[in-house]
Amino acid sequence: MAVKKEQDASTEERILAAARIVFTRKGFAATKVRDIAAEADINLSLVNYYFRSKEKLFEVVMAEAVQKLVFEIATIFNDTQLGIPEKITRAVNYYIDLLLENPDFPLFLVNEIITGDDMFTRFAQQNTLFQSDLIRQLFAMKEEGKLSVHPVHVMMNVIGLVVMPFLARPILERNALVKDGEFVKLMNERRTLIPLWLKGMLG
Amino acid sequence: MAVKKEQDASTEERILAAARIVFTRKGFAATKVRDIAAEADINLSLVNYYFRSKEKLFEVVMAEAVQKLVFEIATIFNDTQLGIPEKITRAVNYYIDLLLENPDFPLFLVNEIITGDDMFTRFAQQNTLFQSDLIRQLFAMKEEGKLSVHPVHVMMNVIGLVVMPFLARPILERNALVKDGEFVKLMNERRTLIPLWLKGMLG
DNA sequence: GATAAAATTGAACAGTTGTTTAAAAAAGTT
DNA sequence: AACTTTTTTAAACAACTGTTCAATTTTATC
Repeated sequence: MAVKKEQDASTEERILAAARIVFTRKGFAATKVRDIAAEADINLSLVNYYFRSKEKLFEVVMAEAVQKLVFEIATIFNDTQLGIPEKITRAVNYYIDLLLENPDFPLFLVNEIITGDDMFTRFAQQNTLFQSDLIRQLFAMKEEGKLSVHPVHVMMNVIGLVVMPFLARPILERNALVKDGEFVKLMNERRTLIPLWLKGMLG
Repeated sequence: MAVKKEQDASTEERILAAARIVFTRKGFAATKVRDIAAEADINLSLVNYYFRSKEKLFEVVMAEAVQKLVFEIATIFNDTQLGIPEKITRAVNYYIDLLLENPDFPLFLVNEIITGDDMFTRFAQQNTLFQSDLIRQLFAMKEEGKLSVHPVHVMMNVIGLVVMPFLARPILERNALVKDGEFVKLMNERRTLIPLWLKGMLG
C-alpha cells in the first residue's frame, strides 16, 4: 500500500508558488490561508492536506528564501582560495543578480525578523556568513594593522550597500527619483561601484 | 456642553505608549488590540474609545515614526547654507542618535512597506528628502563633472550605511559577532566613518 | 473492471479578533 | 446635593481564520 507521493506534483507546486507570492507580498501574519488557496486556485482544504499547517507551509517558503540568500554566499565567503576583494566582488554580483530576480526578498526577510516568531533565526542559525573565512581574513588584516576599522563595519557596508536600494526602491520610484527601468541600470552600475567603494574603505 | 478632551491624558497616553511598543515589535497585522490593552493595563474597550479603531491608532503611531524619521532630516537636506559634506555629516549623526534611541524603527517601517496598505506611503509622500536641496546640489555636481556617479547612488549609500546595521543588529548579536554594548560603540564610530567613506565616493 | 489509495470538495467547527453596547463608576458642573 | 458628562467595565456580537471531517471524485493497482 501507500504509493509514495510525487504523483501529481502540480497541485502541491501550485500551492507553494502561490504561498511564495502571498507570503512575500504580505508577510506571515497578514496572509490568510484562503488568500493562498485563491491565488493557487485550489480548494482551501488542500493547503492543509499537502502542507500540514499555515506555519509549516511558511517554513518551507522561508527556508527556500534563506537558502537562496545565504548558502551561495556562504560558499563564496568560505572559499579559502579567494582574496577579500574577489570574495566581495563575487558576493555583490550574486546578490544583485538574486535581488533583481526577487526584488521582494529583503522586505520579506526583514519583515519576518520582527513579525515572525524567530522563524528567520532558526534558519539563519546555520548562517556561516558571520563565521566565514572572509571574517577570518578581515580580522587577520586588522591585526596586521592593514585594516583600520572593525571587520564588522566592512560586513555591514557590503550588505547595506547591496541590499538597501531594494528596500528603498518603492520610495525611490514613488518619488520619481528613479524612472522605470532605470533602477536595474543603477543596480548594474553598483556591481562595479560597490567593490570599488569598499576597496577605498579597506585602504 | 462637551468639556473638551485633555482632562485625563494618562489613559490615552498609556494606550499610545503601549501601541508604540507592540506595533513596533510585532507589526500591524500580528498585533492584537488585546495585546495593546494588556500592555497598557487598561480595559479592552478603551482602545476603541480613545482611538476609533486599531487602524486609526496605528496611523498615529506610524505618523509619529515617519515624522521623527523624515522631518528633521528634510530640514537638514534643505538647508541651502550647508554644503554636501556638512549635510551628510549632520544627517548621519541625527540618524544614529535617533536609531540608537529607537532601534526598532527601521524594522518597523520596512515591515509596513510590505504588510501595510501603503500606510507608510501616505506619510512618506510629504517626503522632501528626495526633492531636497541636497539632491539639487548633487545633480549640479554631477553636471559639472565633479561627481562621476548618479546622485541616487549617493543617497542610497548614506541611508544604507546608516540604517542597515540596525536591521542587521539581531543577526549580528545572535551570531556573537558583536558583543553586548559593542554595537553602540560601533555606531558611534560610524558617525565619523560614514562621512569619511562618502567623501571617498564623491571624489 | 473491481478494489484500494489518493486527491478533492463543501461544510462545519472552535478559537480568535475588532468592535459595539448597555450599564456602572467617576469626575465635573450648577 | 442634584444632575450632567465623561470614563470605565464586562459582556457579547459578528465576522474572520486555521483546521478538521466526512463524503465524493479521481487515480492507481491488480
